Amino acid sequence: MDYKYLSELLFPNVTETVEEIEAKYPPRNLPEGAKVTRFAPSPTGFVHFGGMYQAVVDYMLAHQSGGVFFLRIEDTDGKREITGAVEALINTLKYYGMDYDEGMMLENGVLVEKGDYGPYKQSERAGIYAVYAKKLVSEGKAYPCFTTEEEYEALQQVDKKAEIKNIDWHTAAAEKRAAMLAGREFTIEEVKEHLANGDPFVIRILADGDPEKKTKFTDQVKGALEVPENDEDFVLLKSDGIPTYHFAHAVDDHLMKTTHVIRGEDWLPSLPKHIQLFRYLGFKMPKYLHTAQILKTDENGNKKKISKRDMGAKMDDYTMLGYSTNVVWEYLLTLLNSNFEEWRMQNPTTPFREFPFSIKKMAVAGCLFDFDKLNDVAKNVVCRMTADEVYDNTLAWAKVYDPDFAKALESTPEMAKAALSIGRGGAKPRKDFGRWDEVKGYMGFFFDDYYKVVDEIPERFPKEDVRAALTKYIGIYDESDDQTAWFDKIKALAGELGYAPETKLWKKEPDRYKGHVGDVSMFLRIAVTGKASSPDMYEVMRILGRDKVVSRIKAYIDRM
RNA sequence: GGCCCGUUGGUCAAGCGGUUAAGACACGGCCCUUUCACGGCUGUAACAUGGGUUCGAUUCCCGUACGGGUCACCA
Repeated sequence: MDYKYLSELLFPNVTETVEEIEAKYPPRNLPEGAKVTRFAPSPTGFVHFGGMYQAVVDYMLAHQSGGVFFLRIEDTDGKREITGAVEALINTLKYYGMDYDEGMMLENGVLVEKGDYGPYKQSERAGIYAVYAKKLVSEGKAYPCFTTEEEYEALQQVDKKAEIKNIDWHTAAAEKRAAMLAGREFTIEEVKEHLANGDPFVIRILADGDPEKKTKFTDQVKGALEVPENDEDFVLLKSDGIPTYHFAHAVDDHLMKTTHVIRGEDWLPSLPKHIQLFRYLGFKMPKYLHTAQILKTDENGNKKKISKRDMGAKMDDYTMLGYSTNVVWEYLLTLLNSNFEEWRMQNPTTPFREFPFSIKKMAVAGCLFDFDKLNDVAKNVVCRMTADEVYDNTLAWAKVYDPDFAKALESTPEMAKAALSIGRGGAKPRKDFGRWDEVKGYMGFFFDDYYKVVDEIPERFPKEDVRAALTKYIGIYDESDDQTAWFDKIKALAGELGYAPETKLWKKEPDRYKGHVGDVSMFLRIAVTGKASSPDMYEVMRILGRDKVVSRIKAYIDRM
């Protein structure tokens, strides 16, 4: 068959040559060892946690090698197009500080492209793919297929979700394969006729592999792999002229000079297709990092790929839940590089972006998403923030998710910040919360609107003792006391009431006392904060100020 | 079902032929402590399984089991 003629029939409007296109994408001028990576999501309307996981690798690898990290939008599926999805995606990346050097960006709310290797949106690259498809057809490596999607589907009526369908799988696969092979047989005349009728067609690769034969492949994270050769005439160009992922991947990453492809290991099964494509096209393959999957436990106790319905699947979930973007980054880093936690302990204040990321330390096996661990990371990250940072973040979160609390925070910012400063900044900072939604529970009592007596003084303490302690305290409270003087007064007060001024004394002779200074402190704590636990009372009272302290105590006494 | 990948405590995970098999999270106990939050100490708990190779296997090879992924004109 005259393949050259066939390619002209199929692509009469394609006049550009591969050489002309290649000339537009010269080698990148980068230092030795620089890595070129890309985040290539399909615009589904949100960024998936697994996507962010990979983006972190893209980011670290490119930036730490003096390379380039670019964003390419893989919008080749018209059916799944969602308006505004690209903008949403870019905004999420921006929010997370996932900075990239090239690709689709947003400037004043308008989509723009930056970089010399674009377009960075696959739907705008149709003309480029056509040139390469035409070349493959002209070389007899690809061919048109006029069998419709529906006809193939009819051959493969298999419920993939069902458990045991082995017979169906065999017969369906066999029938489909036979039909596909039959599709390879055609004459120029038939093609002409279809074309004259305006019949839609796809371009399929003419697979030459033998699946019984394995080829060796080295993945950067998985190591040595054995993959079968590809014998499937998969689709290169869909009937609308838009490429499938496989074809776009080969053409784009070749032209854009990607050196390292980071993608989920669910792509591993289609690696044979990519190997074949790169060979047919004469492209040098990039290095691949197939990352382990993040799993969750389903209701049956089985591990499953985290899906978009699961909490934590969308990056927006973390915002809603009140996690700082830094928290998510650090959690991702702990999953990604097994030595990150160790590094963090040794470098508690170094920005995570300076962590020396290593491909060698990447996990091979999938891991379960663990909210416990996330929360721990969160506490450790948040406790290192300044009070101002905590205030700003909490306020930003509350404005969206707890407007009333936001108003409270804004009403007296100095008090809020002072409250958030307690136990902060030292070598061993308090770790009371890791999420912004926890702040209200921790220090909400500072605001009169949120002050509420929720804990009770145990019945075993006589009411008259409580009343006496509180009343007398009002008389002795002096704002100018330092912490020692302040607590000495409480000790004295305790003694006066028959409570041990030192806990140790009480422990030695519990029968001699009605209680101890800690109990008296508890009376005060519950009266002033409404809760049995709080940060340091001396600090709390100082921040609240005498008037508020006294009025709360008086109100408490009145309610008794 | 075919193919591919994986399997160290409940979770994450060091280990890369000889170790008392790290550490973190979670959980229990103790200490510190006016509560809480820290911090310190400590405890429970693991190499899926059967064969090899080897003087010696958690580590290397093969099988088995289990788990996951994938099998589209979706990515």
